[in-house]
Amino acid sequence: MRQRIAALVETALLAAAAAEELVASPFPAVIVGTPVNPDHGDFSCNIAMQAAKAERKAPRQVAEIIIRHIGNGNGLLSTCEIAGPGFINFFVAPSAWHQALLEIETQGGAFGRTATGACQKVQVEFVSANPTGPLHIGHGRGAAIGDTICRLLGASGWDVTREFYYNDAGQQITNLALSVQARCLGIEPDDERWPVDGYQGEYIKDVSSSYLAKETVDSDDRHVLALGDPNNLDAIREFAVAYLRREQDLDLKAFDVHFDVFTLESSLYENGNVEAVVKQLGANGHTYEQDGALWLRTTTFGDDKDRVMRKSDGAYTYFVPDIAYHRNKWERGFTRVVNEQGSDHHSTITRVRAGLQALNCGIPQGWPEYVLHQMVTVMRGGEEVKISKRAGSYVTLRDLIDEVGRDATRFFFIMRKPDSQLVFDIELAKEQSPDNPVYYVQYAHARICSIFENAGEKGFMAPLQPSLSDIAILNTPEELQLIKLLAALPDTVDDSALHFEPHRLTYYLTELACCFHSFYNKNRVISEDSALTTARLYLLKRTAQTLKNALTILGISAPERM
RNA sequence: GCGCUCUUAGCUCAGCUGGAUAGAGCAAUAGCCUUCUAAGCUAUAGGCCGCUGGUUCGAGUCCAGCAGGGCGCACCA
Repeated sequence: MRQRIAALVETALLAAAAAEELVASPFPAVIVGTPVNPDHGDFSCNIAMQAAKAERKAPRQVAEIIIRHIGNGNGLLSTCEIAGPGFINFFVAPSAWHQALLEIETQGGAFGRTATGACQKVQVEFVSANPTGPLHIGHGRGAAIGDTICRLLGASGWDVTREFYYNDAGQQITNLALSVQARCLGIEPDDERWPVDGYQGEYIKDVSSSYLAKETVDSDDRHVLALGDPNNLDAIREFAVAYLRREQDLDLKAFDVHFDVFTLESSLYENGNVEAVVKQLGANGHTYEQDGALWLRTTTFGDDKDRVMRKSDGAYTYFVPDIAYHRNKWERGFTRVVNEQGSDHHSTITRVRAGLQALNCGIPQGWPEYVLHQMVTVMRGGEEVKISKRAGSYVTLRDLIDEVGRDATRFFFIMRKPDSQLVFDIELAKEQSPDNPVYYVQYAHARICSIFENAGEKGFMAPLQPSLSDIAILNTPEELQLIKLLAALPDTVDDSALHFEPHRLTYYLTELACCFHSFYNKNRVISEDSALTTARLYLLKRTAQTLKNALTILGISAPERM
């Protein structure tokens, strides 16, 4: 609806320009807002104030011209008035709202989806955890935010590729293999033979016993048979990586998070991408040798100091394959790429972008885009939770899903802006009370389903494709408010996707649930008045559908009974 | 010390790429179940938007400085 209002303004501006009543062209961007105060209409626009100076007219005078060209907006508006210093306030006609309600039914499960992305390709990389242990709570927030951003982008018309990048060959993985080997040989972490920087978690024992038992492991991107030989470090490495990848896959599946592409850091060495990048950076004159190492002059591109590319021991630092990886993304045709990461890795942003600029291969400066999430603190009964038996030092994603459930975990992880810190209160997430926003929203859906069960027993049902006049009796303030909120879903999806901010949709859902509960308490749906009953049933049918569509975009279920 | 980020009601947080009188939930207080799920609703109260300047018709929102919290600052990833 907001977009339709904006379109009305655009058209009016062009008409006014054609009639030579307004001169400035191009006009400032048309921004349509929703006033807090209902007296200011359903929507408002500040374009007259924005354009006033260039037009050399008073804002209210500009507004008057625009309004004249809008008229009643082809029946969309009941009134349209100038207010305050030059706002244009739009009052949408009730019939237009009723029409919008009918369109929700027509669109069905697709209601809320938009064509904004125009099927353009976008790639989202998230989680990207190395296979050295189970996914922890930080990965969990990354998984929830990244996955929801994918769903939001998909819902607003983008062609999304979900990608997971990991390192299966570096020093970390060697430490992993050595740790598993040590466990195979019965060496404990307090033993002096225990490897330096070894992984001490209990899960390493599981890997070693599975390896010794010659088990087979299948992950989403690997199939490995254990040799069982504790002296074969390469075999252990292969197996350990596959084993932990499978564990991560299982955790992610339990979280309903899926990927289209897995990219291995080692593949970038094997296919020559890393060497090619090093060569190109050198050819472009951005590298130099110093202290036995090869450096990249990232300071040319805004970094606060230059970075080592190749250590004196001959190995590349991690960010070289990172640059190669991102060029690879670019070459795959992703002119839009989003990386979701923990904010503790934010220093890589400047480095990767600098490397890409140094390649001088047509990549724009701000590419790729980043979404960084802040830390998560887990609380239980007012106390911070830190220890997990399995991992030794942190709370795993699996622990959380097992205890509070997938829906609540997902909702809690995304209900705050990514760049604000999150307190995850386990007790609250498990609570079945209105304090818990997940239950509050899901309960609204279940409650409506229950009404329909009751209505069915009394012989009522929501009409299929009623006429405008059938639902025109839905004109109390509560009913209209509910309809307006339903109609706002597509705009909310677009906003959330545009800003990579899933929490906007959780706030929308809470507001919608609140609006419904309020309506429910004030009005009886099933009554003697059969025309009103069926009209209200129709409204609730659309409400349930909208709740479900929005929850689905968040990857959260809409239970029919609670 | 440098970089990024955050600071809004007692608590947890929104505030829609600068808009009209700053919102919600919890906690507090007072109410609402013989009636479609009380896992719900209604009402009251609660504010120097960290501080100081600046930009303009207009600032919680943008800019600068200051204070405080978090995260980074490796020839780790």
